[in-house]
Amino acid sequence: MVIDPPDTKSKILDAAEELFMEHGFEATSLRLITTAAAVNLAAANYHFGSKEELFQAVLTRRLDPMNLDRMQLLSAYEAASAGRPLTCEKILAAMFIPALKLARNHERGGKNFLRLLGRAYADPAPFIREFLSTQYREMIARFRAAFSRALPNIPREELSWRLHFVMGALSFTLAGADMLKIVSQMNPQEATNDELLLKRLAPFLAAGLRSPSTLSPGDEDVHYLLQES
Amino acid sequence: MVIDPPDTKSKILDAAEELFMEHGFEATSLRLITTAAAVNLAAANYHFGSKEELFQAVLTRRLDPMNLDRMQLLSAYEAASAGRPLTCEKILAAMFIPALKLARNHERGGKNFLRLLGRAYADPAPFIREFLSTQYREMIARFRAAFSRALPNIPREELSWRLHFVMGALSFTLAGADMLKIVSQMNPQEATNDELLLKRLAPFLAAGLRSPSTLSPGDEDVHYLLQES
DNA sequence: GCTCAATTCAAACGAGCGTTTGAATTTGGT
DNA sequence: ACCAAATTCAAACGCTCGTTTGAATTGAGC
Repeated sequence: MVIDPPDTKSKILDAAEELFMEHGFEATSLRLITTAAAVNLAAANYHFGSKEELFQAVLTRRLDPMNLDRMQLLSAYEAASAGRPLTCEKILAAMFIPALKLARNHERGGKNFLRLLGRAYADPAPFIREFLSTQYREMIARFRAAFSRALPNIPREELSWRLHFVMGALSFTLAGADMLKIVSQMNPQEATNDELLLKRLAPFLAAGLRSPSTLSPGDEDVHYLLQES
Repeated sequence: MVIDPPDTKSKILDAAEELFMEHGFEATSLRLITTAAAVNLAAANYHFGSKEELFQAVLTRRLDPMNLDRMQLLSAYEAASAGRPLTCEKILAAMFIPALKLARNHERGGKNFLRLLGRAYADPAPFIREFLSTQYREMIARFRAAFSRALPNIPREELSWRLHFVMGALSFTLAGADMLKIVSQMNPQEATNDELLLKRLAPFLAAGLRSPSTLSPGDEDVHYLLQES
């Protein structure tokens, strides 16, 4: 079996993924990308149209399969549960395992891509925000419904917030390995172990998700956060 | 009482804060900033030296007082507790209240600044990462010690992770108001209410912080996250 | 082996960037 | 009123950017 040489399009995508991840969208030039990919500068615009479309192509290439994986895994868990609601841990596993597969299985760029994705969440560029919004809408809806069944006592509005916190902690964690240097003098071997990282994150988030709603009806004005002394 | 007109330096800082927040560091030009501030282009380099130093000045102006507030508030809580360890909620309050004060009290740019800060956490530029690292080191150390006393049963390594998750969820939440559009069709009036947002985030995080350590000694290989079906 | 479409290539375009310069102007101390 | 320092200003410098152009090269179908 011979492996045919990667075509120009793939070479550009691979180089762009790595460089976007390292420097961000604005700070990465097409000249840097095409030089790293060893292709002509004009090839980027020829194959992708523009820098923005190239960036979206980089995201789509891995994001679409990952979110499909997540929804299929969630469906599999639900089918196996015989109608009983899933545990939060199980739902979180359906979110995390496809991300881990992406981080470990892809021969090149897998882990880098998760960092790129996490950073894209915080990017203010409108075309990035709109792109992610449409890419994620369906998956988020499926998982919100699953969490809603798992946590029937949490009001749906509060559940939306908690799902937002989950997505935030997950993407921030995947994106911000460097942040660990700020928070702690972490064991560097452990800091780069994404599997162990998510094993610590999932129970943390599950406990938060299950915590009793502090703003349930008739309890509107608990002020424990802002009370003084 | 007359209010003297803002000097050039302040005008640049104000305009830079707003524009950096809206477009990010790379996508904001000095020409945009100085035009918005109605000052000469060269004034930015004259007063701040370079674009990077201007960005750091924008962050420092509000970050230093906020982190000082946080540490003083934590000290006040500890002094009032008569030696007993603080609750997680109390420690989180010491982190969140100064951020809320910043979001509400500053006549202009307060809320914008928190979004700018949250985005800076995810920025890959080395000069931003080093700057934040030194700005936060002392405050993080103080709060880690407080959490360590509040949660004596959590191994210190796991506590470092959980503190990382807390910082991540907080900064992501403050930065990503737009992200709510992805996660849910949120009540827009509520989505912009930072106080209510943090009232929901703090209990969520406190529950996660208190959850029993899943990787305590002798329990090294719980595989519930990655187990199949 | 010719054809025609797809692709690659070197070169250039116009624009915007951060920064520097040196003169003009303002400011504050004496 | 004068001088020296601080500040503002218009203009330019050198560079990099994303994109376009039009010719050269490739490769599959007939």
